[in-house]
Amino acid sequence: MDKRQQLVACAFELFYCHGIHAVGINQVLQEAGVAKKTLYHHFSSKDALIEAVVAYRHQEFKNWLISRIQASGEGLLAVQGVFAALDDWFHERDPMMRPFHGCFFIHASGEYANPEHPVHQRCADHKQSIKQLFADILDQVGATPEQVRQGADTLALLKEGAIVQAHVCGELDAGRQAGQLAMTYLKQLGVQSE
Amino acid sequence: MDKRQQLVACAFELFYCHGIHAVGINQVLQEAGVAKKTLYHHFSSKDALIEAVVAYRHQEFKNWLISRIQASGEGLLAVQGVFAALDDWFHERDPMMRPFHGCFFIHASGEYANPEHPVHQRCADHKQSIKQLFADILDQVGATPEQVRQGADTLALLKEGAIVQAHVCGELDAGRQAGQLAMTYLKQLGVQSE
DNA sequence: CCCAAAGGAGACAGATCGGTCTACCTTGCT
DNA sequence: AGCAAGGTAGACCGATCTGTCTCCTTTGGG
Repeated sequence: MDKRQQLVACAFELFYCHGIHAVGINQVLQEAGVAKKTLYHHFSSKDALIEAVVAYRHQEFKNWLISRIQASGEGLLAVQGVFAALDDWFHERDPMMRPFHGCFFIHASGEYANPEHPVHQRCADHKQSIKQLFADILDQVGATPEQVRQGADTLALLKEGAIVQAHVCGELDAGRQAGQLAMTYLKQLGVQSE
Repeated sequence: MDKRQQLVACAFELFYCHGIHAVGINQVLQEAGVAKKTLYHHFSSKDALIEAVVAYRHQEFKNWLISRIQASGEGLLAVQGVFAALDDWFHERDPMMRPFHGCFFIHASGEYANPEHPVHQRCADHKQSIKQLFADILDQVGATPEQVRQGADTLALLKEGAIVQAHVCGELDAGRQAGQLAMTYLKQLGVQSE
């Protein structure tokens, strides 16, 4: 078994549930069943572990969303697929993404509020990367560059809003709500659905 | 000068910039220029201070938004006023709300991800309270109860999305974007302007 | 005038933090 | 067989954390 991967996955679980600063190294070690020396063999410091955790979650989340998009059909069905995926995430219906405690990157950006901090920047990179997925979808259905730009911005905004509403207020149906808003918006923007 | 208020205001600044768990009591004391005994005279523990900080920011933010709403005119102009206020907040143009580092309650909910934690619940209460302001606006322009419910939910979602986009990704124009989405949505919902 | 309340400065305790270290064990390659 | 790499268990270090404590000063009402 890969101890490094084990450490990262376990650290993510704890950071995600309790926050990054609230979780100590020893807690991670105990939960992962790994010796301290092993951790410091793979990572130079706690900060290095944190960066690895952010990168790990980025890949995990992005891959999950891509697979959900690909499973949802052609054209604007992909957009509906995105928000259906959010809906499953919030309701913890997708075993790949359990449990739901909000967006790890929003939380991390809160703990590293300075935009110049490396962790904050990685979080921004993640959001940008997800927004690019939205742009790709819109591009693929023949939207103009301007429609792609505005549409991706809007879908991203709706997604973030839904995540916050679901986590902070417990409004688990925010995913469906955002999905309806998204479809209405795209129709009004003039993007052709198939 | 009221030492208690001074402590709370100063703790908020630090918590808002660096996160709650990352800021120690001694840091708050030094910044506020207050002795440790004074802090523990007013608060039984750090947790009690945190709760006071959350309550303080709730009042501050709510009062600010109400004043901005009242200054923006009648009817749906109030909705435009809300998103203009967000726009000013993000761009740090309103001296009352400087600096901008995202939403304190979203950050706090991230550090206390368990929805049953008192801090998390206070954050949910805050969001609910702000949503009620939206509902009041819609009610005042003669929207039906169903329109009020859906409309307030949607405005809240757009607001949260804009805050996250502005803070995490640095998209400071997300407030204006969300405002345009809001006006389009309300028109499409059938809420009469004026 | 007097005394209690509020505050200042800071030592102190006990716990926990991140990080280093020693000593020993397993594994796989040559 | 032998040896290096990666791992375990946990003592240990200095720093920092929350919270308590003592001693002293200021202040304001009766």
